[in-house]
Amino acid sequence: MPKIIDKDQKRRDILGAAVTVFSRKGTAAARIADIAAEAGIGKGTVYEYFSSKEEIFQACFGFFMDEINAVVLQRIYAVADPLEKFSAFFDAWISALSAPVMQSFMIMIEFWAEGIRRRGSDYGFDMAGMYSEYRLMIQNLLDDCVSSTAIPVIDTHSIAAGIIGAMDGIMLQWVLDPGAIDIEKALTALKQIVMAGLNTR
Amino acid sequence: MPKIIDKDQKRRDILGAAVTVFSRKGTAAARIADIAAEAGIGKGTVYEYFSSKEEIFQACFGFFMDEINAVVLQRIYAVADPLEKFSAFFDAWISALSAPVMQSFMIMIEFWAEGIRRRGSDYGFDMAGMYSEYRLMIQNLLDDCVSSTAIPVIDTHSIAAGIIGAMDGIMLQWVLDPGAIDIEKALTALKQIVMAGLNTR
DNA sequence: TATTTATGACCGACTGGTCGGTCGGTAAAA
DNA sequence: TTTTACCGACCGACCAGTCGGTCATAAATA
Repeated sequence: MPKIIDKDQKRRDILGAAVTVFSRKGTAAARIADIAAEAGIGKGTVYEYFSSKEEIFQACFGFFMDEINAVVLQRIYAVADPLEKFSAFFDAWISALSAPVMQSFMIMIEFWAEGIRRRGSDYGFDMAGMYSEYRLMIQNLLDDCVSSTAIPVIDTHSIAAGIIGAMDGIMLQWVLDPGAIDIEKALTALKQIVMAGLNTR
Repeated sequence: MPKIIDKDQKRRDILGAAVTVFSRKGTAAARIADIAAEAGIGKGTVYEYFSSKEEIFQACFGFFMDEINAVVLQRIYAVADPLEKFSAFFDAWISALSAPVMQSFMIMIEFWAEGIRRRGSDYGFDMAGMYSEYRLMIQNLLDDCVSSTAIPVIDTHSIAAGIIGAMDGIMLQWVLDPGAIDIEKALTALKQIVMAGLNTR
């Protein structure tokens, strides 16, 4: 086995393994030895790159979010028209469902749990902040649609929370019982409702 | 300290304490000693009523769901008209937000995590089944509305998943950052969208 | 080039602390 | 006196994190 030179790449490899293991077994039940095995390295080596399980978990947040954003958010930047941008947003999520990173969607539940448990305190990752940013992005998109069409003024902040919530909640039901939910159909129905609301005049 | 005679009541007391502790610290970090302290009894006594932490956790599911249903579902049975029933459903949830049981909403995250982790296998509680029932209830409500009005035929199963998902997702954002979400406003906005859709003709 | 030395990536046996579950005992009630 | 609700000291399995050591590669030396 040749030695690795690229420390950053190795760090990412470990984080990728950690996301997989945390997603599969949950943060508490995940063993450092599991992460090491998943990454194909020894347990001691994990501690050459991270100082604690906690640090690994916190780093997973940024790593996972970056991966999600890479397959979702980037697609909507190319579009200019607000309504089309909105449409692209849903399409991006729908087509991202088959991306490898979605196999680890369950780690979101761990982030929710830890994010809530430590809300308010300074902490290695900021779930509340991430959701705030996400809501704001959707809200701005909604505001753009409202001002560029004859849509009556609506509570765009609440609607933004509802849209994000619906996507989270639908995906939650999907991972809970993949056979009972046609995820593509469900997200498409959500898209149609929102788009229909935005096309009202 | 007089001895207690009502074993069922004591069991419920312990479960109530367990829900509180599981919700506050998470399943893994919750200690049996914490639950005992919360219930005001000794650790050994807990094992007179339950044989393991796992059994307590599984029993919490039914206990918590019964409490939620007591403050939510019962209110809509009194209403007959489909549209009004739907309205009552949202109102019931909104007014249930201040119920004591909602203080422990975070235990839902534990149920989601364990429910997903053990999906498919026989297990002490059935998250997927509960969501299926819940979706079916909403779907029937939607179907009633569709057939009793001039609403065009819609994908009521997907819509039902979306409504439940939106409520879960909005409440998740709320517990994650209570200051950023006006939960009553957000649920009211969701209600208005759904009701507006059902009043289309 | 061949050989020795230095570096640091890599590893897993070990340790110290933690906690689910047990069990022998106390005392209230019957 | 018997029964049983109640209890917390105790035990052993488990695991995060440590540490002494190995070995592939690079640098220095001959």
